[in-house]
Amino acid sequence: MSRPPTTPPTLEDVARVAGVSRATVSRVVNGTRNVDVKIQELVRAAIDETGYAPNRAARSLVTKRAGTIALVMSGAGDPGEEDAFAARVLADPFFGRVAGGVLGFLRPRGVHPVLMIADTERAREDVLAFLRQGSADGALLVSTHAEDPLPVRLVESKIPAVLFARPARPIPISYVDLDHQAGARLAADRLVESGCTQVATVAGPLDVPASQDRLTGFRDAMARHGFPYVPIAEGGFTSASGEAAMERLLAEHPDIDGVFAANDLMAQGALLVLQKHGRRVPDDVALVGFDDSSPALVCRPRLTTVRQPVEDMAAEMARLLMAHVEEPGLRPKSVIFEPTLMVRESA
Amino acid sequence: MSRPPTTPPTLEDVARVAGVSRATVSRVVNGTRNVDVKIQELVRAAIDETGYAPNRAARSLVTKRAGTIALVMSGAGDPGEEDAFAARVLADPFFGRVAGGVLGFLRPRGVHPVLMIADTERAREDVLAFLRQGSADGALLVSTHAEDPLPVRLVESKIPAVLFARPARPIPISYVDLDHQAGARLAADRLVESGCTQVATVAGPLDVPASQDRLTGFRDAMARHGFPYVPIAEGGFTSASGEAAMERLLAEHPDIDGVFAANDLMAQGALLVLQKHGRRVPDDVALVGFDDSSPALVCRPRLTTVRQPVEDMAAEMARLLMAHVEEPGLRPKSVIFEPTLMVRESA
DNA sequence: GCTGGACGGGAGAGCGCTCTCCGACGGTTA
DNA sequence: TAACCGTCGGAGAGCGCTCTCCCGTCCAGC
Repeated sequence: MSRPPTTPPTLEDVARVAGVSRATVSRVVNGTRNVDVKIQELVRAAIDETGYAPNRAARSLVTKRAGTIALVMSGAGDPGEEDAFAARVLADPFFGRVAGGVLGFLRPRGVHPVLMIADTERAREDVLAFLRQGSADGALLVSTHAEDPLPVRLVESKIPAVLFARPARPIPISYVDLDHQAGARLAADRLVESGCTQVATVAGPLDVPASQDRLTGFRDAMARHGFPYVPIAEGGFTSASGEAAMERLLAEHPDIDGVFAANDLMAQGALLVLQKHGRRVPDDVALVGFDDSSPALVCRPRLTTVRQPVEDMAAEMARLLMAHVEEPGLRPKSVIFEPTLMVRESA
Repeated sequence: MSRPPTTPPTLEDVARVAGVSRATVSRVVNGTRNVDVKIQELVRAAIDETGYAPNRAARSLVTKRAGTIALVMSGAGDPGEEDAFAARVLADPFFGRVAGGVLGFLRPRGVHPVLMIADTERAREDVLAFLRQGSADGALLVSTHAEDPLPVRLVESKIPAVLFARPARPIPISYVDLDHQAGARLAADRLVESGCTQVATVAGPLDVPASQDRLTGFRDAMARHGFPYVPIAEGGFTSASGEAAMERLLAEHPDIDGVFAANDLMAQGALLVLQKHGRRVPDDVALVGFDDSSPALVCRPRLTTVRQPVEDMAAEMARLLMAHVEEPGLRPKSVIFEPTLMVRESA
């Protein structure tokens, strides 16, 4: 209107149209201090007329807040296969649930997540640089590997960060996690209740604390039920690895009548193999998964599984991070969620 | 070192340490113009010493480039269920593939995607504001619904944007798409080759152009093969909707011996129903899916399906967007990808 | 009538960077 | 030797915003 739209309108433009100073427009926009109602209306009209939107870079420059956070999926890519890690991790329904939970919390607050993958040293440097540059106010970190160096580096750089899952080594950083042992116990109880006496487990990668906890919890619970020996086969949290693990288990222990898989994807793979070998689930073999993700519902029979409230956990992660961003001195805090058993047809 | 780390080092700090001017440091950092090699070394040493990282907000303010783009998943949420849309769309493996493809292109270029969901009018406003603010240089838009108002609004606001899939109404905007009709033809050919004579299809939501094209292409091809009538049941691209559609099809046409499902998720649902009704796949009924996403491999039998090179398409989307960002006057361009048939066990 | 304080608006500095312009310097040409 | 030119560093403006001061106005209180 007042000027050709070669360049977007600025505070200055709005101020000129409204006949007030830049400062006043800023006060109206940000709702700080009292501004006369008449002038407020004047300013708002000018904003509408000009189509003004505050420039974020300029604002960030002075407030030192980006209004964005980094959502980092971290892990080791198979060397040589650059994008394979990204593809794998993004395709996992788990990622979608995390993103959904994070977004649910962040959106109403006008904070936006930047998606980053840290699968190589180079990529980790990028993430760190991004945060140090102030492009994001903090990081939400989901690591798939135990020996991820990123958490330590973030702490060293004093960058606000929250992890999904307890770090392998204790470091002063906030995280949310699940009581994995309690979850595994739920699975064990269910299997024993169903009358299983020859129970095995498909474990997750044993360098991941969560996998260790699920295994420990499961073994302990089974031992308490009078089954001190539980055969295990290690998988990699993928459907294919679950198949392979189940094949091994079946070859060595053909009399198995109950299986606990450390996640649903592996349970799905195990189910396929059991059915291929003519075992009826749950009649011949009872099967319990972990996570309660979409595959659990798509399987036939549908999976009895330990529910991990991923969305809630992700939202809590975001909440913690924003608290750290707002109050830099805040000490690390961890929040542990309780799993529940979702009973369906497989056990 | 030279100052307590209360505030991150700036260009000024580096310049002081190196004993040169701010401009020179900037030139070294950005590699513009010639700078004496000795001075370059001096500056680099100073950068290392101070741990300097350029402040992105300040840079953006002057260059008018954010170095980020918005990755927008757009569609209509079921009213009342705020986060349901986000959860659904993010859980779809399709989203992961898009994100992976986009990231693959963007990462080497130092551009970061901001994840946004546009499921309500409010959310669309946020996306628009975000882009107008200059927080992102452009948008990559994946719409799940045909009547999405966002593309038009983006064009009106002259914001660089690229769509995944052709818009319902022709508007001057770049997009990538698949030759859906050709893909459906591939499926029809396969079904007929397999000896099917009673073929039905589980279509996608018919307000989506891609669904329409797949249906049209399939019908045309079947007609050419001498089967002018093809029963259809409409689904919603989810596994559950595929189940329901298959049930309907089976009730009305119990003699079906071939099914084309417009995506793998629905094919997965259809497979479940077929098996429940005692139909062997592929012996009694041949089944072809569409997408070649992870469910296709997890099914037993594994799905014969039309492969959509989503990752490549997403990368191309990113490439197009960056071109538009770099050259604002560029006219809209569309890139159409060719599907291929992945033959597995289901047909 | 004068003072003090609450209120509301303006002026202006400065956030950290890029980039244009200018000037110094050394080497070539007439 | 003077005029010219190319190379390279510095000075300084200014991107669009926030926020601290400061100042004018109005009214309660003595």
